[in-house]
Amino acid sequence: MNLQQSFYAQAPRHLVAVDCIIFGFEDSRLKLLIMQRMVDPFQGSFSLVGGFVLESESTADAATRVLQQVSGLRNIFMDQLHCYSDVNRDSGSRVISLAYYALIRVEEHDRKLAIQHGTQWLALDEIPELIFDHRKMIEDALFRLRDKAHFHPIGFELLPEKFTLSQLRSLYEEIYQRVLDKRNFRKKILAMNILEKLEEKDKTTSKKGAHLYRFDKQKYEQLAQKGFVFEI
Amino acid sequence: MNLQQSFYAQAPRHLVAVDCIIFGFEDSRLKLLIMQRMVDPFQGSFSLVGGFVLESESTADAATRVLQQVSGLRNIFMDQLHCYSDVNRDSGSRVISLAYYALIRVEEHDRKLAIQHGTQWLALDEIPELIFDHRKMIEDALFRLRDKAHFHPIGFELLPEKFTLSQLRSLYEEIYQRVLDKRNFRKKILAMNILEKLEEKDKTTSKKGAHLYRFDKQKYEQLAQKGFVFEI
DNA sequence: TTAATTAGCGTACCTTGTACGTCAACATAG
DNA sequence: CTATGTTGACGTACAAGGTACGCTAATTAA
Repeated sequence: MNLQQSFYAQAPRHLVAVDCIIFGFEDSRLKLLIMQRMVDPFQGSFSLVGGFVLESESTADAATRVLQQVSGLRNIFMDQLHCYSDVNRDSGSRVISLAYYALIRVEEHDRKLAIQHGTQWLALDEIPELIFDHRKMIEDALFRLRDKAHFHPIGFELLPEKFTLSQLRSLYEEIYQRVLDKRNFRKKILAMNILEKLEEKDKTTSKKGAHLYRFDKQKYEQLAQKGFVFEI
Repeated sequence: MNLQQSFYAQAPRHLVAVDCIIFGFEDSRLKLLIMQRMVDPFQGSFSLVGGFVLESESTADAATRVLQQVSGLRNIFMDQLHCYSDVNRDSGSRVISLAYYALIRVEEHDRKLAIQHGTQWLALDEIPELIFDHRKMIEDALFRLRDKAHFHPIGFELLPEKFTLSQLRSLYEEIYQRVLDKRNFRKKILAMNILEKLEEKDKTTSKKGAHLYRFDKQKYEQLAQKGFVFEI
């Protein structure tokens, strides 16, 4: 047991943090929750939302905790992005950071709580200079989001429960940064048979009124088990 | 500066390790470099190759160092897989581990060095019980390898510089665990125009002798810049 | 000489993506 | 009260690419 103790004891110890790239979809724009730091160090600077990993929690636990603190939400879609560990990435100290990206339904989160934490939703082209390598993290997260959204139905995590096909399409247009053909998009997504068409109509954007749909997660998972792959 | 010092000082510190899932391709089989631990703790147990992250290096540096120590090679293809951080994942102490998967040309590595470190190449169905969550790491790495190989020409990292189309095909058959049609595979890969056909023939597997090819990385990168996407 | 094995080329078909035409429903302007 | 604009919704035609599969060539071993 002495051997084992010294084996671990001789190894160096590190500060480990999590940083969260929090995506939202509002006013047909893809947005990020950005924090302006209210206390030192780096007071006034802009950054991602983050925090240190405690001894009693995994990195995913830490990210969940941070996300909950700032949004009030549990059960947020979240995925590990990458570990950033350059020795000098944090100018204050040597910190290893695990980046997580998260998808939030903007209309469900606690706006007051977010403001209390000094955060705001910013569109991609509104994001100011950020501390450390946080800009790089966002770029990486965008690539990952595109990759993931291409073959997995995670876009629905950004939309309200009920949505129109136009909303869904404009979301993907934002994610991929290119226009999609209305008619082909509709054909493709409906052919998958994973949307439930509701009786209700949404009249806010159209004079004619567009049918609302709901993502049928159960049906998707059934199909996925049989080898079906979502692709958009 | 006091504020800043206390900000970092109050945060907990962690042991951070890297574990490497090292893939090789030998005798038409996909194999992994597995270590039998020669010293305590866990002497005799099987595990991945790993080590602690030092204060002066990034996690990628640490993985590169570990890979070099065991294989003698530099410039190994390597990619971050995932961070494993469950509080009790390591039964000896709380250790956060970053897993990297690597692709090695088996015939180029230093066999003696590998044996000195107590490692051996094992096919996927030959791998014994491993310590901690190393089995899970391997499963995740396999999925990632399949994903990555699907759209990126990384298979060549596992083959000798010169290879036959049959070798290439059998590699992908191993990665995907399914048989591929000879004729369609040939058609598809040659149509990409990223292989250089050599005059030499390889007669070891066939009586007729098969042409050797070389992956033209330059040409691939040219095409990739123009929007071409590798897919197999 | 023949059988067996792997290399290598070609064809036919079907699915899927893509471009694009068109009508329907409704609100608002004149 | 008609004309016009906007968004929703359905359909068609063509091209490209994947897939299934037939066939020949070269060589060695029996």
